[in-house]
Amino acid sequence: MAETKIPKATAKRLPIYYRYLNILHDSDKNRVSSTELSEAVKVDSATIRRDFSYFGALGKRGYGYDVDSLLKFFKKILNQDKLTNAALIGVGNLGNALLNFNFHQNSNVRISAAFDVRPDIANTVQSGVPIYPMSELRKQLEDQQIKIVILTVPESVAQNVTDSAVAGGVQGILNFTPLRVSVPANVRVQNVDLTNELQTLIYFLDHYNEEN
Amino acid sequence: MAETKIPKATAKRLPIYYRYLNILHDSDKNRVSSTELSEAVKVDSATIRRDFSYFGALGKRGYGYDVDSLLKFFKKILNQDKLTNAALIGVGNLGNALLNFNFHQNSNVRISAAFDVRPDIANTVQSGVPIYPMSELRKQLEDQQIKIVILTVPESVAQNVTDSAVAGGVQGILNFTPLRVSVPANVRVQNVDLTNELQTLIYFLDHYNEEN
DNA sequence: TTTTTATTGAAAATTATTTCACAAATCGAC
DNA sequence: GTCGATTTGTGAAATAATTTTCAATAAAAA
Repeated sequence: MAETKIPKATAKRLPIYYRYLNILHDSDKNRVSSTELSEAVKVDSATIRRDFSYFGALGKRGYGYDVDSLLKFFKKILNQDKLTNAALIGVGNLGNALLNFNFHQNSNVRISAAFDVRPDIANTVQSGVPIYPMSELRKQLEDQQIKIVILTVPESVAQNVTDSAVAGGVQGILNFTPLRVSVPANVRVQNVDLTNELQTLIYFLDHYNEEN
Repeated sequence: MAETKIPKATAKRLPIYYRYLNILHDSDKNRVSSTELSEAVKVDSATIRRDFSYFGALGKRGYGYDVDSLLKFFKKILNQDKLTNAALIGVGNLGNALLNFNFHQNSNVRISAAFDVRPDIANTVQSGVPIYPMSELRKQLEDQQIKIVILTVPESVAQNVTDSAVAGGVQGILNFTPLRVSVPANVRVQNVDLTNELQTLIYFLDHYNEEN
């Protein structure tokens, strides 16, 4: 499992490459150089070549990369050739926006179930997604074999909900709460902390000038 | 400008520390060790000590850190002792959720103006925030001296809108669009790419096991 | 007071990531 | 076919970030 462990920094860039390759493909370009890619995705061209090289020699010297085969390759690598179902927990403010966000348009991920405590929305369908009561969380995750959840609950219940999700067999959590949840070592958490991002941006503005 | 340039990795962790210090403060704790912090924020304790030490000797050997003075220090560093106004551009799906999100609860940032093309919502007030038509973007940013914008417009107009915002004097952009926008070197962009985060999570699930 | 325990700060070592720079390969023109 | 222009892939160097280690110091216990 894994083609000799790619650096994490590289892994995080793969979706960016994948996305731009799709754009190139849609506009019928069939070759691309690392320099051209570099400008579009704002990653140094040497870094791009290095990233690609972890997967073998994907390009041709003096020519560049073939868009279609590169696209096909990354599609496979990123598991975008199969549909991945995810559950959304907490249909509030942000949760609702993410239900509508339609990850499926840009990636082969679909929110196939949502959960909320509020009795007035439980057992309804919002944006085409069935909302289950929180009490069914574990059972539904198990039954539907859902391995990924998007966590948009209030911070105060985040750890509890996480524990249930993990008990239900979840392996990955996209965590929008500010709480750094505790999970067993085999579960992966990806934090998206909006307040943090803003504060970091402000810090950089105040303390660094002119790029970098 | 800057206390001898802190590493970027450190800068990104500052808001996490700040947040937990607030929690400690609110629960009337007055000392904390790097080990305790480590468990809460899921950052290795040596990394925490190293991070803090860039700002000088903030703790006491054999004792730990004084919550209040550390909090006060970070509040200053992160500019959280003053109110920062931000503008939100694009009051769609996600934009609306962010308007309601209330950054102000967790940080001293307030969305003080929003912009949208749709004539039916221009010149209304949503969640206490005035919505201006897109045509006024540059002027309002200038008049209100807004330095930070949150970009939640469709990808197709992202570069255009960015250019106007930059023309209006913006220095930092929290970019929720998947487009890597081009900006002059003195403008900082912080990308929040939800599709990316999901794809990265899936990649890690498939290709790495047991943490790391 | 003395001893033990806890805990920081910092140097050094390690690991990770990026960047440079160039030989080798390929293409396209003539 | 040969030449010149491109562009990859990759060692080596540079830079960045994390982790180990431990002396120094503070507080608590004896």
